[in-house]
Amino acid sequence: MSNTPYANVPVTPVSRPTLRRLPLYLRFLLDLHTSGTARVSCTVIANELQYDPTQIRKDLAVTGIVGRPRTGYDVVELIRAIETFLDWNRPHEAIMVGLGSLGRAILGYDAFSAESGLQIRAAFDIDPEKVGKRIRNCPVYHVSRLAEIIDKTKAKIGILAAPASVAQDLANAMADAGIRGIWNFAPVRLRVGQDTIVENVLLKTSLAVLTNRLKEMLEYENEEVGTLE
Amino acid sequence: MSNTPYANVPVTPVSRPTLRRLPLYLRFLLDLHTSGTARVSCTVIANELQYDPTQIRKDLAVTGIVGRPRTGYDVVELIRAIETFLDWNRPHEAIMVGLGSLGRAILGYDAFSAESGLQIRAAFDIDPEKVGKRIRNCPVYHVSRLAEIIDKTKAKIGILAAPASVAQDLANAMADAGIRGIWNFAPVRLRVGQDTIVENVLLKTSLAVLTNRLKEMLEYENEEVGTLE
DNA sequence: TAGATTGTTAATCGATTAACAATC
DNA sequence: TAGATTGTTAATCGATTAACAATC
Repeated sequence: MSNTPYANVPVTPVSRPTLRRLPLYLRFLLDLHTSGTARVSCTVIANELQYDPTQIRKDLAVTGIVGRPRTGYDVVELIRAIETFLDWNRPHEAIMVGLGSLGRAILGYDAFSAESGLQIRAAFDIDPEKVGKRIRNCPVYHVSRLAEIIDKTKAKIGILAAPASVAQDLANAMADAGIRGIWNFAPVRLRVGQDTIVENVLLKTSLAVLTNRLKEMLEYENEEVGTLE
Repeated sequence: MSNTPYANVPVTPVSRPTLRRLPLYLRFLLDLHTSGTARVSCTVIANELQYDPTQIRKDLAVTGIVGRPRTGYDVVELIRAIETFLDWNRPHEAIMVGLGSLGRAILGYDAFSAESGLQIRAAFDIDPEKVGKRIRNCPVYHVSRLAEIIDKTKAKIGILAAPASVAQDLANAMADAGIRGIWNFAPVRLRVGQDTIVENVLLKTSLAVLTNRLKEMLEYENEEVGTLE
């Protein structure tokens, strides 16, 4: 039922790299708009963000925007096209599971709601110190009430910032209760059904790239110094 | 001087995808070790993490580990190999710039120091409410003292969690003061010199993937329902 | 008109997956 | 020995970059 080859809907989703670049374009375009610029070409965006102009043209094409040779794209139109494509121009009811330091930070990071429409309506934890309170103006419930509250809030997005050891169980519970998209901050690959989407934010993984590259660079420099002596 | 083709050092760095997977393997291996398992094969890791076994073999090879046909790899040896390769078995002096909600969260997220050796020695902001205090046991200085304190702490890693509008200037100041690796949480592509490494954590970018895919999925379901009527 | 820029097709590049000999 | 698994080379896949006709 879910993957018929006959559907008149794009079978191949837009590539992750493209989706990841769109918010960067959007930010630059918003800055341009603020500074009163009405039109913009791929060359200008490419120079600013250090990408290939062709790539930007292809990325923008997925939003359905049409540009004009010689003058480029209308900035306002382009902003609207990207926001619509990302579904950032309407509220997204969401819940948050796990209120460690990371969870609380996400809860307090206003930019998500302001720019992407993310509305975190409820948070969950097992710590009796937290349950029943409001943290950053968001009510905190015991995890046992997950299904009930998800149903009540009609949330479709669940943010998972619980310890790795319980992440899979919580993901199952969230999916059972009607969550369709999980924004996962736990360092675990979640196993979910076909009708649930998982997007991982792996902070340690990013740190790994930094520390390894830094090590390589510093080792290389030391070897060079050694060679020169 | 910095990129001679004659250097006996790998010219091509290990690919980002590989580096990003290594921490996931590491976490699973640590769990295995805790549960008393001595040896592991790529097949087992692949099943657990839902990757291709060949990919895991190639990824592990970059660490220099050697396995044995039929029995696989020694778990302890493999853990040590990955940690050494990522440079996670020694302390990394670091500083933190920007103490908004995101900055404070990173400061309070113990897992980085415990598992990767990240040691945040000082934090910087411009808010007089914060400067001079200690936040999460870390002294907070005014940004004007960046060079002085970086010099004193010998920090090589700088975490950038300041607003986008000032991120580039702060990155320049960090690089000038001796920071070689910038872990960037600001939604901006930083321009840095050849001897500085930037690793970006783009949270909004990740949210974009989730909201777009979710929209596509829900639209698709609605169309199907429509078709069935 | 002349020339910059779009939209699109073709070529390249890099990463993943498949195939298979070597080996414990 | 027999068979599972490693290490490595070849094939495939997907994303980026180059080339170029269409167009405002």
